[in-house]
Amino acid sequence: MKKIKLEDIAKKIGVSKTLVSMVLNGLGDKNGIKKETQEKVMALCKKLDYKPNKIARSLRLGKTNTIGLIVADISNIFYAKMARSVEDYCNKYGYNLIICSSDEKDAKEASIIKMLKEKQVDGLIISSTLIDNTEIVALKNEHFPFVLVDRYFPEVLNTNYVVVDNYHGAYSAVNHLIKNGHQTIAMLTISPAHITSVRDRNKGYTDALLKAGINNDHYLLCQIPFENIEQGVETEIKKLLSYQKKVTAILAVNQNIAIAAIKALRKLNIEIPKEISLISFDDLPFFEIMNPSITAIAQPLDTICKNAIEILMTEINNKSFTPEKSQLVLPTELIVRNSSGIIKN
Amino acid sequence: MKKIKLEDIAKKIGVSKTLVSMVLNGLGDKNGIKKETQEKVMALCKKLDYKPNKIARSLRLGKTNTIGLIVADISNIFYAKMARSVEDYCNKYGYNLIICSSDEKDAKEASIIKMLKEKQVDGLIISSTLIDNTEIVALKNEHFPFVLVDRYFPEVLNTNYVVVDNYHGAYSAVNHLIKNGHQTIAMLTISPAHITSVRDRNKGYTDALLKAGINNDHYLLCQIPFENIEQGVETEIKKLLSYQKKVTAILAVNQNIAIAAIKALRKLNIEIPKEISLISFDDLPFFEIMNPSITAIAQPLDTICKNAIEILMTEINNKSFTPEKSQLVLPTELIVRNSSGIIKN
DNA sequence: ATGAAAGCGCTAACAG
DNA sequence: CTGTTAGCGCTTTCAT
Repeated sequence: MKKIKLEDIAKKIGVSKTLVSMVLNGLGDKNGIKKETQEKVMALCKKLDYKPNKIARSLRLGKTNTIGLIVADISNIFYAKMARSVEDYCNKYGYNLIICSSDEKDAKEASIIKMLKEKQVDGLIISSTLIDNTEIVALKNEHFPFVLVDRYFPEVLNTNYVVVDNYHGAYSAVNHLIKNGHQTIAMLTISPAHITSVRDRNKGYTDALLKAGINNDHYLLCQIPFENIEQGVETEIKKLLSYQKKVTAILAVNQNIAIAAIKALRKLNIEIPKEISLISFDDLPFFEIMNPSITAIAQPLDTICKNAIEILMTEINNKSFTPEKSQLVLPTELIVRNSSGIIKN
Repeated sequence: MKKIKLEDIAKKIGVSKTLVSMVLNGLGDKNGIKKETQEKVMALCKKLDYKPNKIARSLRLGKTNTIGLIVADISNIFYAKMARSVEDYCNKYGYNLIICSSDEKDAKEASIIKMLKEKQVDGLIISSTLIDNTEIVALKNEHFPFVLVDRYFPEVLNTNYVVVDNYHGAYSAVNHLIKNGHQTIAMLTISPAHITSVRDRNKGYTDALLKAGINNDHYLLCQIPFENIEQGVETEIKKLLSYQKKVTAILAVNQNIAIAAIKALRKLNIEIPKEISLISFDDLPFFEIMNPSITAIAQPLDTICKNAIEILMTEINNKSFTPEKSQLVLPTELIVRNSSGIIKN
């Protein structure tokens, strides 16, 4: 039972491949093919359950109707949700998704980009981990359609990107803490900090403190190595406990850090928010049902993806090179829950 | 700056496409091509950053080195983790992954399978939602390589599958509750219940009760419609509260139900485990850090995926049809935490 | 109203 | 040691 192809069904009816192809692609009427012939073709295709070989079609057309999504780790809820959203919007345009995890590794990401190009994907959505922007610059120079999400490259001018306002997200969270009476606020952040989202969040944190006239001490911007978050967070929190002033609040740079912080604090028997307040950048369904529920900075993930795909589709379909790129910065939302308490003076 | 192809580099050196192709595929030595020529080829390819067109290669070879993964919803942590694991094992064998979410919809899953076949994927990993097994039977009859995971079709004989022992997972969880003194135990399950994993978990629950001589009342196997879990769980829990006997424990058929239950119980101001105990089928990182931490039945997700891919790869590479299929049933593990309390008589 | 033929970029059998 | 040629399954121009 070998695979049936265009030629087979053409022969059986006694017409040409051309005709069958036209009919199947809805070009029957346009090319003035008899209704009767068209029906015969359709009927036989259905009867034989003919499945066109899209690889052959792709080769001929130079188009795969597939796009690649590159994220740090698809098992991370944030990226899983992103993937789902991207999947749905892609489907809407008749595209499929190849998903790849870079593990925040430069070399891996670079080789993924290369491989996806070889697979002839029509476009790329990238949450890039790259320090070295060569690959991105290369994509740009080749006019390869791509959109950066979540993270972008300020130094590479004129690329499409859709990100959130990380700076103001962190800024407003810290402000919220200050308004609640907190004076000694730590931030648990990630290193290396070349990723724009992390850098902007860090800056939002320090600026909010400066603006409020709070003496900003570098000790309180704690860098956790990416490779060992759990252990790193615990160590940093222990250090914070012996700080000269009592640390009353923590801002976690992302959900992973927040989760590790909750774990560590529980282990050390420190109560949230009684002894210390906590805010997480990135919201999670669980934060709502935890006890206490966790205050978080939420990103409009669906809107990010919707925009990213729309931009990508325009690029893909505008065969003519468009020099103007879309650069979207969306607002975040501070969702106040029970983990960020009020300090009475 | 148009794309460079095999012919271009062949011409520039003054050799044939064949030779270049051989060299690039590591067949240079085998075909006795001069070291010198080989080096020249390699050097030019590198210099021009030549990227072979894998679509052309796929068409020629009848092999895409791509497999499809079909799950209910990739944004669900369980499937996200599965996807990651599958991605890693695929990569190891030089394959890529197209991920599709079926939304537990029969028609959507059927059309995904059809589309992936048209895309010429080399194999399929399916966590199927199908009631109607026609598509699965069709795959089987065509000898299309596929492995069912998480859920299988007992009525379709001789297919590859890798699942867990859902029956004993639920059975042992209920037993644990009974040992802890619980007598009136409810199960929050999902409907429709044609999915094997759900059906087996339900059976494990009822059998454990019967075995313990506990009067099993159908009222306590609560069916939550898949489309509206949050609302459904709340309604069912309210019903349970007015049951003739005091319900002291709940088994949730999966993490989504467990999360909804935690939410509902909190809303109703019912304390876990003081007033009611809770066990979740499927474990989550969050369950460990919640307060109280949640007892759960964990699945060996990585082992499932590892086996599934290995089986799939054997099928794909054994061009000769293998009539013997692999059917793996892996054990679950009950992780006792604080949400399942002891009742004193 | 329909068909012949070329060609997308690659690989492999066969020839020299 | 290397090249010629055919062909994977499809679409499309051009002919009739």
